[in-house]
Amino acid sequence: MPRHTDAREKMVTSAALLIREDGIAGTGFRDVVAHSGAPRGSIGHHFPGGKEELVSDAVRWAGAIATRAIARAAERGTTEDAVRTIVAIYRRSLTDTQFAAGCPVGTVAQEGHSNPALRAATKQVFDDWRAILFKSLKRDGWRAKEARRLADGAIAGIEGALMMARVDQSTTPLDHTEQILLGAVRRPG
Amino acid sequence: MPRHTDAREKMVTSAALLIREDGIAGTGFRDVVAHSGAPRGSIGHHFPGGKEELVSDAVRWAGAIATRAIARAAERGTTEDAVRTIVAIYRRSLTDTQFAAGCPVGTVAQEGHSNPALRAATKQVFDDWRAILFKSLKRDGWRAKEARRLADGAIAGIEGALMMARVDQSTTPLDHTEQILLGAVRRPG
DNA sequence: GTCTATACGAAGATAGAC
DNA sequence: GTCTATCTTCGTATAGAC
Repeated sequence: MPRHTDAREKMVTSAALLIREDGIAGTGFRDVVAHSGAPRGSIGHHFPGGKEELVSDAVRWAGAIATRAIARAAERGTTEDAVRTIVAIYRRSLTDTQFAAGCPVGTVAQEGHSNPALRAATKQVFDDWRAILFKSLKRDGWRAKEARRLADGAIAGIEGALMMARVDQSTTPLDHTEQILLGAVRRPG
Repeated sequence: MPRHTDAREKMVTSAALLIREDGIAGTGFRDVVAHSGAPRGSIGHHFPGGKEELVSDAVRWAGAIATRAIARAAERGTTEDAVRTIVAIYRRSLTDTQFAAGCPVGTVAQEGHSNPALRAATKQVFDDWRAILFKSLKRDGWRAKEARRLADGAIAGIEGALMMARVDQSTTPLDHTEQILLGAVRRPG
């Protein structure tokens, strides 16, 4: 079972951390090995699918962490709480890295959109997020059609705001977008 | 005046078209020369600053086109019209390319954020868009604070929706985000 | 100004020793 | 499993002929 080695897991998490800062092309196997402390010679062994396999797993790993946090927030509160949770996660990663780190999922979504395997991995994560927000919005009283719109708009807004925040080297675009989104998802009626 | 050669301009526009699909790393000088039909030997001559200069100019060129379109729409109508105009531009580029083409500015914003020159070029474009939307929102009756929020939220939403649309291979995320944004910028009171 | 040829480095993939 | 060495490809940058 080469799928659950320690070295392999370390490489996947390192890849996710590096990709959210430097992108796919900017993150070589060299960097991943150096960052993870994993043995150099085991790359081909653990990732027979090459870089595509490494990046896919990194997206799924990072996406799953965010998915769990959003789901937990949505279960305990309203959609506003879920939005606040997502934004807080990414605001934190921005400030922790002097605005170098964006969302690894969004990064791969853009840079890897022409690769079917990578596109599938990112789509799965976005679908998970959409499903959680949709369910939460319905519970808040929104109709299905409007809930679908708001879920897409919220994810799009946060991903786009992250992009702007890195360019501005400031959390302001993210803060502004959060305020707009909180106003939009507030319980209807 | 090596700044306004025909060959140079062709290379800049080709670079913008290629980058919006394949990103910075995915767009080599080879591709730009092949796509533009420009003479191979003139790269170093026209772009002494290398790829950084080519990409910066591509961002500015593509950004300026969008800026003009947005400004014109905002002058003639409300902010809703401006939003509709931006979204229409990018929806068109998605469908024209089978969802291969995103926004070249957003692509460089993500992939080139660690390069000061590229970050400056993208920031300039985003600042232009923000300024136009801010002015338009003020004219629609919004207070300055709210206008600033909405301008950031609109740009973030559209850029993020473009990313999602490419992953989904569908304009739906963009359509949904547009509807949310149109509701948000609607004249207050 | 334009071109060809090439230098130089970095990347991913691979083969074979231990 | 791990490692080293190498192959091949591809990128940018540059030098020098026309």
